[in-house]
Amino acid sequence: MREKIVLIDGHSILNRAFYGLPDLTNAEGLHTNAIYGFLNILFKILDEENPQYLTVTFDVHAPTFRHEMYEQYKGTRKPMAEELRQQVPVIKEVLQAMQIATIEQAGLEADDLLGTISVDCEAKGLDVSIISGDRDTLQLATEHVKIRIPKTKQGKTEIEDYYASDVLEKYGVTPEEFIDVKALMGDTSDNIPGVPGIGEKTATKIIQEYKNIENAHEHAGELKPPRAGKNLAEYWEQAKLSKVLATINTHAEIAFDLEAAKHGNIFTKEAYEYFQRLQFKNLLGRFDVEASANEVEKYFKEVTDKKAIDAIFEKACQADIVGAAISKDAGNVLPLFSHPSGYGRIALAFGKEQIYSIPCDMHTDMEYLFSRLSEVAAHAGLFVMCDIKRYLALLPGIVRERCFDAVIAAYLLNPLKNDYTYEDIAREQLHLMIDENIEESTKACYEAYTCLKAVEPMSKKLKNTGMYRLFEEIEMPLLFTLYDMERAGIKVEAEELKMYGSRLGEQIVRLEREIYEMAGEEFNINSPKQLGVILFDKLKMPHAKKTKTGYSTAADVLDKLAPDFPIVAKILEYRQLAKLKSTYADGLANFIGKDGRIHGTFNQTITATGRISSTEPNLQNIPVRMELGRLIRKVFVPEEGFVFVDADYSQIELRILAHCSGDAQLIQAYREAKDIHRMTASQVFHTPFEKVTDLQRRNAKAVNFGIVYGISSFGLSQDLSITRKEAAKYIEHYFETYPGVKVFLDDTVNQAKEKGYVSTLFGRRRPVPELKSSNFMQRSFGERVAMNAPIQGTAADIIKVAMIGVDRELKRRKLKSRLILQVHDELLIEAEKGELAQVKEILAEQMEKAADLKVPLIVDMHTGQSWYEAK
DNA sequence: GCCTTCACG
DNA sequence: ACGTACGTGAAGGCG
Repeated sequence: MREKIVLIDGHSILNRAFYGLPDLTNAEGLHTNAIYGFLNILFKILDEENPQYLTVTFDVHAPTFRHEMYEQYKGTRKPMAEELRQQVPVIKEVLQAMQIATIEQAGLEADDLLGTISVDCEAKGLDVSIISGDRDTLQLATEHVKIRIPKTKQGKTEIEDYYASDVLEKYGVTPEEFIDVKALMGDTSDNIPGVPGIGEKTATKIIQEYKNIENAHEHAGELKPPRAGKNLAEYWEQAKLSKVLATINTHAEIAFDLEAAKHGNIFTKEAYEYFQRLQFKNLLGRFDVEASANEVEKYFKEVTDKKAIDAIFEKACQADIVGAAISKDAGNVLPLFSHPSGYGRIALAFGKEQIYSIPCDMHTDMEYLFSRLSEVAAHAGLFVMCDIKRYLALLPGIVRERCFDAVIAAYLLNPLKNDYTYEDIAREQLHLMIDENIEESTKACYEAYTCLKAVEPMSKKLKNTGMYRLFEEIEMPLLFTLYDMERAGIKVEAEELKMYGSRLGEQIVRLEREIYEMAGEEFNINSPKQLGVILFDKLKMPHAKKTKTGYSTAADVLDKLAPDFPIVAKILEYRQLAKLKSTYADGLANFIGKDGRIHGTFNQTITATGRISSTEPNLQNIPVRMELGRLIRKVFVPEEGFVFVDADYSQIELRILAHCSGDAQLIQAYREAKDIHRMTASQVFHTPFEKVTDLQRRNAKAVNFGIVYGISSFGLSQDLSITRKEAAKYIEHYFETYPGVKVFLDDTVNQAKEKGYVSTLFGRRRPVPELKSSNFMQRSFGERVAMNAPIQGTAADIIKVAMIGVDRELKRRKLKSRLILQVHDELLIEAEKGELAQVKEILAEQMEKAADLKVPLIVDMHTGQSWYEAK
């Protein structure tokens, strides 16, 4: 059995991984996609090959001989993207930690290293596998040297293998001849000029016949097509240069030590720590977890004895901190004992050696476990869980002053993540890796233990980042308010909703027929692809925009076509109705509960800015702008004897901008209760306040919005259908009018670039890793985010404070009225009719005093017998 | 599962 | 030159 060496072309594989994978970033803001992709390929290769030797080659960033020759001749290479560059030293460290040999030598390209080592090792009787993304290396293939080229296809890595015979089969030439083919055809990515007018096809034919360029040159007169021969003669010097450039040096002077390349244990403790830091969760599974077998597991106990269980609860009640978890699986419990909630087990941890998992069974039903756990929550010094809101109905003993939600804390520490699992929290806060393949009982123990132990590091981090008060005084209390809102729900007239839906249905059928008639055929109007074919191919309409996949048929494109093509107007109408029916009429009907109310979910750990989001259904995007859609709000009604009070902040984001920027003009305008859009129009368009036209005011309003979004002339020009130049002029005039705003926005972006994050007035942070990007688009996005997040986030903070205040005051006065919805700058209260005056007073007071700004916070309020009326 | 579109602030 | 407004969630189409 021959021994084997695997040689990896480090830069080439990194490069491939970098461009083949979406951008990934770890908690430190370090880009990791290239490293991740590299390691995936590495592991795949090692699994397949199981080699005795392994070496990774790297280029050194000094100019190399072969390229120096060319760069004198023509230009230089593109610089490496910053996101990739920063990953190069890291992968080298990671490889070192994995005890994998690397080699780099000034003056030599990776290809030359690969070639030289490959020839050397083959001579020593080894099999060689070269892993590279670069087809150049195909010239190195022999009977014992295999070139392996990884390809990313639909997320999966497939590897193409080439021995010498495979090169011949696929390219029609031997590996050696492959050099000459390349010399003729050239390679722009490798800066090989080649011969003009000769591409892959011609080059291959010529070399198949004449074997090398020298011979072909001698027979230049006979080449086909004649033009190729003529060019080869004319560009002979360039062809010779290209051959030199294309030839990999297989006899370079290098210090390669085969013994040092011996492949040993790569799963070292150091490597493990790197993988943790880089947050490569699924790669961590490859490490022998038994070895590091989280010592804590030996204290996990599953308890079923009733007396023992009771003793545990007693002790937990006395503890300073208790971590708890509730899980679905109850092990072998009979269905007879299962709980309507679906839960079958609890776990609790209150000391290093007190970690218990308790399933329900015939002696101990779930009801009992919940009630005892609830007692623990009521008595323990601090009760810690993940996603407390989810369990509040089961654990009424939880007290808001003495509980800690680890998920909410994790969200504040990094609001950019998609989810906040206890596994992530354990890894990030406790450096504890949890195997995915463990029993439910063990899992529950881990979760409870994580909750117990993560409190300290998380509290410390929240304090260090200035977010502890935000956590304790806003986010934690808010969870209880959101829970009450969800439980209250909102009453919906099911019959009315159904009728609204069928009316839409009739109209949709009518429009469908008309559209098919006008198009001359039937097609799926809901398919942008089919619609694009009809409009732009069949009916030859001018196509203004394209998406990645084809023509854009978005509303703003169709709007421009509608005046000229009647069918487009019909399609827009169809779209509007189809949306109303599917998402709202039919969609909402599915969520009406047995009590005639919709109980949606308010999510507290989703948005990057601190806003709340609403799902199942989304009650924050019920139509309002168009009358037809707005009618849906008539089915949202208060209960008998109640009335809706809807209160919304007037221009809260612009007021926050006024406060934060300290701009004198803007502040004065708000203090004097001026019409801000009219005033902006007057200044930006140099028109007396009284003479501002409606159009001017509309445009000024768009500018004001744009400022909050992180203004760009392009964005504004799109919104207003004006040229970029005009938009730029508006912006310039805006900044002349409100110079404080300009200074504020510039400062905010600069500080964000320095610190890597922006903050709200209440201390909430949003990291902005995009600002470090070398990509113009990404960086610009980062700048807009830096301008927008403090404003949107502060508004989110303020209304959260108001919600807590309103909720607290309603309860303190023991009113029947209750808060039921939040729509970012708006609160909806279902008010008992006799309490109306009090409710209005509470709303106004709590909302207005939620923050003390340099400008007043103004609240508009309406009442009505439906959401339609109250808005 | 991703893309496109569209509803809201 | 790059090709965008900020923040969300749901539905339908398509591979």
